[in-house]
Amino acid sequence: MQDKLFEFIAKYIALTEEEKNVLLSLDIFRSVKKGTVLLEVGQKSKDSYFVLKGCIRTYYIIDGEEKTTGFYTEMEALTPPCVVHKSPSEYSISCLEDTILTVSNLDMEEEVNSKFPKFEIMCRVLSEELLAKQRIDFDEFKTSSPEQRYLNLLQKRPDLIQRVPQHQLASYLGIKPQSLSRLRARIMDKSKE
Amino acid sequence: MQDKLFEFIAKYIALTEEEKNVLLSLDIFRSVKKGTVLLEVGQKSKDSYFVLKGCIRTYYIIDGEEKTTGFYTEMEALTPPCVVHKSPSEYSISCLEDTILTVSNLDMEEEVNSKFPKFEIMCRVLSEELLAKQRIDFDEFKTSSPEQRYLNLLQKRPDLIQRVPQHQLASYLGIKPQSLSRLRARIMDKSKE
DNA sequence: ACAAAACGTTCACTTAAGTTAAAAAAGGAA
DNA sequence: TTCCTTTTTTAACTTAAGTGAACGTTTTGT
Repeated sequence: MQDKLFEFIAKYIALTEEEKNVLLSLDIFRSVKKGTVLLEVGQKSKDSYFVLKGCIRTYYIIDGEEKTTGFYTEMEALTPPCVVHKSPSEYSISCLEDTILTVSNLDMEEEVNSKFPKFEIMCRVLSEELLAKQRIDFDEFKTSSPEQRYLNLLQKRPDLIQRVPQHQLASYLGIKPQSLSRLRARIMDKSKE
Repeated sequence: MQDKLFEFIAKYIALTEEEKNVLLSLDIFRSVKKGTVLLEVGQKSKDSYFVLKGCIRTYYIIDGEEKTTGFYTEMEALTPPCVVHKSPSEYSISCLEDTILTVSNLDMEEEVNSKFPKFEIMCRVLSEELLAKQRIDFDEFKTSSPEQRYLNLLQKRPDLIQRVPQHQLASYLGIKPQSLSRLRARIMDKSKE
């Protein structure tokens, strides 16, 4: 499972065995049960996550309702905004499935970054990539209808539609569960004709 | 005007006079007329922008229609996704007003970053901040209605509503110009009662 | 295994956005 | 200024999402 992390890092920088050992010595691997809450609204936290296996989701509580806005699955990284802004979290994070992930602390990261400039570079490149990717996602969201967004998701992340409850998918698509249900029925009808 | 750039940088790192001079020697300041197209759909580019005065916008052409997805004003930075992905641009960028900005090249940035590790750190921190901010923006967009989004914009960026044409604001809010017009009338009615 | 809770779908109804078209208003060029 | 173009608003109509409620199904905890 550790190899998955190194495989990910290898896309950005080359690590020596020694450097790998430094990382391993930090003891960042965690195995968490489905339903575990990793971060709660209002909490302060310095932890970032990298999912090795399973799925975690970010969600807000608005008018007493959960609004899921993000899913992170295999080989995806998440640094919550509250870590960057050093402020109480606006959302919660919980595990949708039994999940294996790394949990790394901000202080720990800064130490590694200053010790190994390579890491600093990797972090910059990674954030730039994520920023660009998220920009495109946001733009696609803005310029399309709920139905197009669903069809788009079906193309890009078909796994999500299988592994995620419909009502969570709905808020991820910016609509109500009933609308998603109706929209799916509508698509079925169309493809039948 | 150069001081505005240094003022921005000072929020992240401390620059010596010598370092400032290195930056100035790169000749990155540009003054561009309203309407100028900085980047065209399909083009490859390595340029990033930092707006000192004025406003630029990013827009897609979908079914022959312009869809504006972003506005960048004073003290805001933009690195187009195409620069990060080294691929043809999916959107165009043009100047909404006469604008003064810096234009910096990717190669130039990498050279500065490797020469001054400080810059590397600034770039990392800046991308992380922008990523977190954009994440929050995206989540707010997903979890609110067009009307709420408009009212939200009125709070957060009242200047945009003044300086930007309505039909461009509409696509920025994910709706049609007619809907924005109607929505505004609706809000007026409500506040009159 | 059972009861309770959560989930997904359907329905009728309401509300708001999309569409098409036309008119009014604003802006720019000669 | 006048003319032309672009932008904004208004209106009537269509389509789809929001809402509240019911109902069957699945999941969960005991």
